[in-house]
Amino acid sequence: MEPSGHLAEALRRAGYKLTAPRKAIVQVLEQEGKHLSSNEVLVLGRRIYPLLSRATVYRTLELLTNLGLIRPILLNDTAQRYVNGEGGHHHLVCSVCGAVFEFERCGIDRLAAELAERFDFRIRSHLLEFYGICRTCQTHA
Amino acid sequence: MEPSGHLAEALRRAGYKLTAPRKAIVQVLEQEGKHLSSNEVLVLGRRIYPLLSRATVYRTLELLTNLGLIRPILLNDTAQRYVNGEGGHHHLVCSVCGAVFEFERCGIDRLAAELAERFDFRIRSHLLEFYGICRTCQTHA
DNA sequence: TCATGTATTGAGACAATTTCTCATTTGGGT
DNA sequence: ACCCAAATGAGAAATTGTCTCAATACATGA
Repeated sequence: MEPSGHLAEALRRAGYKLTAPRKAIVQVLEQEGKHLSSNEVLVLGRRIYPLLSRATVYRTLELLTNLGLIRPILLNDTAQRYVNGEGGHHHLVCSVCGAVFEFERCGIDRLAAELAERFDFRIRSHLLEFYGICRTCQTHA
Repeated sequence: MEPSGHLAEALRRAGYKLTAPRKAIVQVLEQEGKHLSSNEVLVLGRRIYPLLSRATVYRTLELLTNLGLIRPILLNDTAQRYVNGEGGHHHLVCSVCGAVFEFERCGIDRLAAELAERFDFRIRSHLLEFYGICRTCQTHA
């Protein structure tokens, strides 16, 4: 997800204690890359710190979200998922089968700058999703 | 949400039965505009068709989603919400307080066309969200 | 190094949301 | 009007998220 230690360091710098549960959660987020649900974070985190509780996972994910380090995302699941809070995420999502295709390069930097100014908003990341029907589901219809 | 009768007509055309529960749900979606959760659809729908069951709401929302007529969206809630399946939705979301600002005009039509061709994907709608810190939360920090 | 105060945690109850099952009903073509 | 597959309601069950509170552990200063 990010250079190792990045999240832990940011937590510490923001004045939060670097506890064992938090280290485990942060390590999972940094290692496992993408689109983790809170339950996945719990399960993976318990491999590192077996006592890890569900509540702490939710608490820490909320904390990291408020700090802008991760952000929630909806991904054809009912479960909340989280991705890196910086930079962009670009998806094509099939509304029939739920398949997700990713792409790079969206060219909205100019728009971002304009909005940041207009709304006096400090932009950290963006999500651009196109919703529609994938090739496979088009032919099966 | 759309010209009246639009959703009902689309259901019928797709070969689904136009039952009383479905009529109620569809009427709610068309009247109430934006960001309805499944529970809101249930409550409002029961004003029209009191027997309406929770399961049917979920089933119908999934059906409409698969047809591309509505799409799920994440909106600082834990509940799934649904919006019109066509066109674009553009938000600035504050990661601290959850405030959502909307804006029009995103200028990504060209990108959409390019991706549709590249992935052979039939695009029906898009979501563009910027994530960051709003003016108020910047000053409170 | 150690004691201290506070932030943090775990456990589990609780609440909200979503899914599933199955007997019953109903829309719409014949 | 009849028929039957599609659709429904009711409620159980599963999943996801929230809350409380006593116990614990981090980080600071001595």
